[in-house]
Amino acid sequence: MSGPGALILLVEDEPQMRRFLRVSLEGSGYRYLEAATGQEGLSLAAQHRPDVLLLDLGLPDMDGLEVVSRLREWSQIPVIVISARGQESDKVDALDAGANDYLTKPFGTRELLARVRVALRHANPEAGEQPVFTLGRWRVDLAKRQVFVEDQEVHLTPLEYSLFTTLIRHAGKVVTHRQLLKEVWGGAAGAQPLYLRVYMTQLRHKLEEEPSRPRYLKTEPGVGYRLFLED
Amino acid sequence: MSGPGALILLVEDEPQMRRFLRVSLEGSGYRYLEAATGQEGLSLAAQHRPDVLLLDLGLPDMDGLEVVSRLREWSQIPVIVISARGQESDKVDALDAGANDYLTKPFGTRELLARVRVALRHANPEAGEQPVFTLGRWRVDLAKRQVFVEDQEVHLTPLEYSLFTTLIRHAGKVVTHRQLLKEVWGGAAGAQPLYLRVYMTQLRHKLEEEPSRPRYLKTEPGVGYRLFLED
DNA sequence: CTCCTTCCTAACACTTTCTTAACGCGCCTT
DNA sequence: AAGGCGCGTTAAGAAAGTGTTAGGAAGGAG
Repeated sequence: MSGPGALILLVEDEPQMRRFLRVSLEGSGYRYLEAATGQEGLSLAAQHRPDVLLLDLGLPDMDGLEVVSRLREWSQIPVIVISARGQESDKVDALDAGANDYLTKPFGTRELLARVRVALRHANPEAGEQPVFTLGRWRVDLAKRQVFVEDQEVHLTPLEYSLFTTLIRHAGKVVTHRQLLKEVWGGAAGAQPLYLRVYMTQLRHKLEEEPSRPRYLKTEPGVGYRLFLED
Repeated sequence: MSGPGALILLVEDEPQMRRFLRVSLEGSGYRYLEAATGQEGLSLAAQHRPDVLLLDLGLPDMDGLEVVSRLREWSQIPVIVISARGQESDKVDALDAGANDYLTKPFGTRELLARVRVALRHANPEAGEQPVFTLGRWRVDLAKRQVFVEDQEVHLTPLEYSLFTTLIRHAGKVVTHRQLLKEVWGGAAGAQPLYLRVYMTQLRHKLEEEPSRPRYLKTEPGVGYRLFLED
C-alpha cells in the first residue's frame, strides 16, 4: 500500500498532538493507528506493519532513539521523527539511529504530509510483488492487465476481463448471478442474467481448451459460476 | 557505492557555498562533483550517476524544481534540496516534485552529513536504471530528451514527449486514459480523452513504421494505451 | 509586429464492444 | 412423451469508443 489508504502509525504521548495529527492524516485519506508509549508502538508496528511510522522522541517509557533501533532490528519501515528538541546533535543521533527524517516542532501540517508522501514513495519502489494469478495453462498479470494461455496473449474486452478477474478474486468459491452482475456491470439496473451467459460463453471460447466442457469456468446451476481451482 | 567513497554531486551557483560544502564532503571521505547551473548538473548526473545529489534551488539558468522533475524522468538518485527559502510551500513543492529531503539555509554541517547518510542508506540497490531506453528501432535518451528512430533524431513536441515517456515509464503495462491525462496534462481539469487520440496519432506517425497498424503503441479499447514490449 | 511552433478543437470515418433476440439442447416434471 | 425451464450458442444491429485530418488560437522568439 503506498497511495491513499496507506497505514500510518503515530507514536506520541501527548493527547493534544495525537488528536491534531489524527485529523490531518485521516483527512488526507490515510488509515491511522496510534500508540502512547514506545512499547505499545513497537508492538503495534509488529502487529500491523504500517507503511510509515511517525515517532515523537519524548516518550514516557523509553527513549525515542531506542524505539528506532529496536524497530530497525527487524523492519525497514520508514520512520519520521517529530521532536521538540531542535539541537543538531539530536537530529544527527536520530538519523544515524535509523530514522529517515527529522521534523522539529512546531511544524506545518502540509510539510509533514509532504514528508510522509516522500517516505511512502520511497517505501516501495515497486517492492510490492506484482500480483500474478496462474492456473493450469493460464497466467493473468493483474498489474499489466494481460491474460496468457500457454504463454500466448489473449485479448479480452473490458467486460470479459472484468468478469474474469471478478471470478479470480473469488477463486474457488461460487459467485452468484446477482453478485457478478453487480460487480461487473455496476450496481445500476438493466443488467440481465442473459449477459452472463453470453460473456461466459465468450470467455470459455477464448480460454478453455474445450469450451463446451469447461474445466475451470464452471456453471453452478441455479446459483452462479465458479472458477474451479482443482484439476 | 553507498558507504564512504560514495559520489556526491553538488549543484550550487554560489562559489563560497561550493567551497564550504566541498571541504565538508571530501573531509568525510566522499568523492565529489560540482556544477554551477541546472543544465550542467543534469548533464553531470547523467554522465556520472552520483549516489546523492545536493541541489540548491536558486540557480541562475533554471528553476530548481524543474531540475528535480527532469532528473526524475529517468533517475531515482536521492536529491537533498538546500535552499534559503524556508516557506512551507517551497518545501512541499520540492518534496512533491521528487526531492527526498529539504534543508533550509543556514544548516549545520553535521546535520547535512547525517541526512546524506540517510540518503545513501536508502540508495537503490537496484542500480539497473539507465538514462537510455531502447526498443526495436527506437532509442530514447531520457536525460537529453532526445528520441531516435533508426539513429535518426525525431523531434517531439513537449506534450508528445511527455506522453511517450509516460508510456515508457509504465512499459508493458496498460496505462488508463485517466492516468495518462493526469500524468501528462497535470491533475487540472479540462483534459479530455480526445487529446489522447490526437497525440497518439501524432506519435504513431512520427515513430511507427505503419502508423495505422502500430506495433508498439497499442490501443487497449475502452481502457487506455500500452507500450508493447514483446515483438 | 510577424513568424513559427505547439496546442486545442471540431468533424467525420471507422473499429470494437455491448446489447439484444432467436434458437438449440438437455434435464426435470407431470 | 410433452412441455417448461435454465443454460449455451450464434449473429446482427446499436452504442460506444477510436483514428484521422485540418484549421484556428495561443504563446514565444526574433
